[in-house]
Amino acid sequence: MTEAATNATMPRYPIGELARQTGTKVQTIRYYESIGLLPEPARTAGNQRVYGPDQLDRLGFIKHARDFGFPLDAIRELLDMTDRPAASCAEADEIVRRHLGEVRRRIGRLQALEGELNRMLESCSHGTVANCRAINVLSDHEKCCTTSHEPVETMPYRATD
Amino acid sequence: MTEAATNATMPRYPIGELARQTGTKVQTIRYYESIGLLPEPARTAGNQRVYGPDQLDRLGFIKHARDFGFPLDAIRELLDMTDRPAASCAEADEIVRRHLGEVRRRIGRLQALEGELNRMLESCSHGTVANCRAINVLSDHEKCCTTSHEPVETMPYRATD
DNA sequence: TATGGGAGCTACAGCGACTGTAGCTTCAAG
DNA sequence: CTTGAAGCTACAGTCGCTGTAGCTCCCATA
Repeated sequence: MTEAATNATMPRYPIGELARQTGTKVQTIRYYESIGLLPEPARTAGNQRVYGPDQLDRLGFIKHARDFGFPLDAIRELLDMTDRPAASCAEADEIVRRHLGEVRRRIGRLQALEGELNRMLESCSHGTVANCRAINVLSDHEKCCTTSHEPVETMPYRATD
Repeated sequence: MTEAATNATMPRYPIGELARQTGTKVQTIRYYESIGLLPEPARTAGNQRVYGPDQLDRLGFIKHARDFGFPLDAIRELLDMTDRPAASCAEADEIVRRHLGEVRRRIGRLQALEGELNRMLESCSHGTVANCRAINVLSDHEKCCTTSHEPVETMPYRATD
C-alpha cells in the first residue's frame, strides 16, 4: 500500500525541504541514511533524493528523540516498535526508564560537581597562582572534598556558547 | 635544577606504575603525550618510558581536573598557569567560573528533560505501542510539553553502566 | 534557449577524549 | 634460559555529527 500510494498524489520533498521542516541538517539526514536509520529514498532522474510524508514523520521522530537526548541505538529500537503498533509498549517504557535513570545519575554527578566548583571559587583569595585555591584543589585531592568524586562525562564548551 | 636533580636519587616510574598511581590508563598517558599535554619522558636503553615525580604530579593534576569535567583545552591553560606560580590567579578563576556556568546550564537542561521523561512514563497506559504515550510524545511535538525544549547533549550509555 | 546561482551529489577528514587491537620487543623473576 | 607480564608503535573504532572539495543538477529569469 505504501508503495502504491506514494506513486500518486502525495507531497514529495527534496532533502533540503525535509531538513527545513524538521530542523535537521542536510548532512545529518544523509548520515542517518548511511547508518540505516532512515531508508534509502527514491531518486529523481538526476539522482537527487525525494522523500514522502512517511520519511518526514520518521525523521521528525528521530529529531525529537535526539532532542530528548536518546542515543541513536535507543531511537532505532523505538522506531522498530512504531513499526509494530500492536506490540506491548513495555519495551518502550523500559527504554525511557533507562534513559531517565541515566539523566538522574548525571544530574546527581553534576550537582556534586557544582558544589565543588563553588567551594573552589568561594575560598579563592584572588592572589597569585601559587596560592590559588582552585589550582591547589586540582593539584591535591586531599584538599578538595570529604566525599570522593567520580568522573563526570566529557563536557565540551560548544561553539554555540 | 629539575634536570640536574632528576639524574640522581629520585624515584623513577615505568608507565604502568604511573597509570596505577593516578588511576589513568596506559594508553591515555601515551595519548596525553601525543597531544603535548605531558612532555616526552626519558627512555630506558630499551626505549621504554621512565617518569619522575614531576610527571606524576602533572598527570595527577590532569586526572583530577578531568574528573571535574574540565576539557583538555582548559586543563592545558591551567597547567600553563601552574608553570608561572607568581602570576595572578584571575585567569584560573575565570576558567573555573566558565566551567561552573556550563555545569549549571547542563543541570538545568537535564532537569527539564527529567520532568518530560517522568511525565511520559506516568501518563503511559501500559497498553500497545499504538497507544503508548511515550512513543506518541516522541512522534508529535504538540503532545509533549508547553515549554519548548532545546537539544540536550549527547548522552551515551556507557560500558561501565 | 542560454545562463547563473542555489541546491544537491559523493567521498572523505575532523572533532573530543579516549579505547582497543595487532604484532612486535623488553624486562624481571625463577 | 625461559616464560609471562609489561611495554612499544601504529592504526582503527567509538558517538553523532560537521565541514570541505569538487563535482552535477534544477529552475527561474533574460
